[in-house]
Amino acid sequence: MTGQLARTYERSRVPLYLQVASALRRRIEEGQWRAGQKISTLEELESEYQVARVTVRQAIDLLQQEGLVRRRQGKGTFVTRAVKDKRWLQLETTWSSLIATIEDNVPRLLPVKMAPPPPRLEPDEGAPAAAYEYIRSIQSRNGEPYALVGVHLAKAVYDLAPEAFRSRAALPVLSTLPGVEIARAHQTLVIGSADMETADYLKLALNAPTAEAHCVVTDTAGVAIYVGDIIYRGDCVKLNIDLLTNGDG
Amino acid sequence: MTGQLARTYERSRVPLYLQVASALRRRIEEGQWRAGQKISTLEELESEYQVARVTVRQAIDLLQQEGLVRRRQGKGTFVTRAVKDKRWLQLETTWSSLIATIEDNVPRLLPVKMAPPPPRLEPDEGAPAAAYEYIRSIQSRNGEPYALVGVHLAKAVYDLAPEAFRSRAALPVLSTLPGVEIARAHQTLVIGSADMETADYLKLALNAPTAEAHCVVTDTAGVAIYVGDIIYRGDCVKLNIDLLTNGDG
DNA sequence: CTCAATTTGTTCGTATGTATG
DNA sequence: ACATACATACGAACAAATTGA
Repeated sequence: MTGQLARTYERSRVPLYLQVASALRRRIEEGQWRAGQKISTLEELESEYQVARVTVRQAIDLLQQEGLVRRRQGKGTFVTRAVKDKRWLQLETTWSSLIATIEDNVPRLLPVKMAPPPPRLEPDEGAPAAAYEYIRSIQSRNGEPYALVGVHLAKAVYDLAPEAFRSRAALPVLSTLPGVEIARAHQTLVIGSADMETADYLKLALNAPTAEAHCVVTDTAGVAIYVGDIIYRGDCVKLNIDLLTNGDG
Repeated sequence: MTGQLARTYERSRVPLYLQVASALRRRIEEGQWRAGQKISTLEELESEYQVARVTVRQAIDLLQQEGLVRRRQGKGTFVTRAVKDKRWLQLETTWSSLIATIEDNVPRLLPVKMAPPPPRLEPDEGAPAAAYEYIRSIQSRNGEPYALVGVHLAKAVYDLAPEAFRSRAALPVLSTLPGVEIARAHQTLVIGSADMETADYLKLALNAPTAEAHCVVTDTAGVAIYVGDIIYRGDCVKLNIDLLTNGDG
């Protein structure tokens, strides 16, 4: 344990064989070894990662359990299948496309047990409304949960169509509600990690990476009528950003 | 090991006390417990995470080593210092703001040892140029590296100003180069994890979360003259997205 | 067919780390 | 603090399958 991995290992303390497994998995996902191809031999991997033979084997064991590789005595270890792209969840960056994507979502409502937390509002994000209604829900696709949603809706707005807000995604409802004038919609996104509750709902490991979206919609009076905090599984989100089209810098 | 955590624990295989430590660290970073405040008692944490007392202590040991908390026998465990907000790296979503931010960056060039990988180009991202020049570099701030950059520049474009491309960030150079007409600039962003090389350069733990940006610039002929893959530390990036301003959905 | 080289499979002993009650 | 059980990691040696000379 004195190789290149030693320092990184000390930084993370995660079991070595798991680290090696992730590194190998990544190399397969990246296409360095494609389906049907033979990966490096145990000996090569030993010396490359500077770990014991058994440790490499333990790592490859995991990949084999995942069905990613197949070992053949005397021949080598082979990639069995290409890894499918799991980044199917397109996070939208414009209002209309966002609305369009979540238009037909049917969230599963979660009971709000405790007193709901007050909406997280930065000074520049708008003035808080007098009162908020708090809704929590889970978004799923093909039965697989992918996002945990906590939404604060200005009470006045919520009362305009409570049933709609409880059965559909909030933003599409908001955008079509007569009498509600939206002035600004803003979103910030950071990378986070799953706490225990999130891990439980999204079927993730504790501390698995997540994408945390914070979305604020203000009306023409500058009041934040919608404050949403959405935690996505990190392994399935993808962001498309058009920086420039048809113009010049 | 039969509590609420049992399943999540099995999902990750990372040592329990590390998972608990990360969870606690997160709660401090989030401001649930602020500097000087007392965190939950061992008993509370035991039952909350459903782990043995010693395991919680082991987790808190780590935080104490990091200087994040201080234990006092008979009194409790206290947060010693506030955690600084590390989300200072604003990932830009428009061409002009992007250029402006990285305008003055001075990248540290990395030697390109191996034959450079061909640029990753999806069919819809543009036609590949005849030849590319490959440049790798590290972006730092206050001496702290935060991004690992691999850029493919069309040879014809690179040859227009090789010194500039080797001493400054590529995009600002590109945007001011006479004779180069930019038609489209597009970026995708996914959450990834640090491989060994990345971890080494960015001083991260192996498999620590990262933000992987893939940026393609095409000229008016539809040729991809710039293909950049940028890996950011996941813990310091933040994305600001204006979904809507001053209009209606 | 045999032989050697290659490559994965198996086992042992030891040390240390993790987690429980 | 202790006793216990199991997981992780090492190095080394040997076994078994595959291949090509």
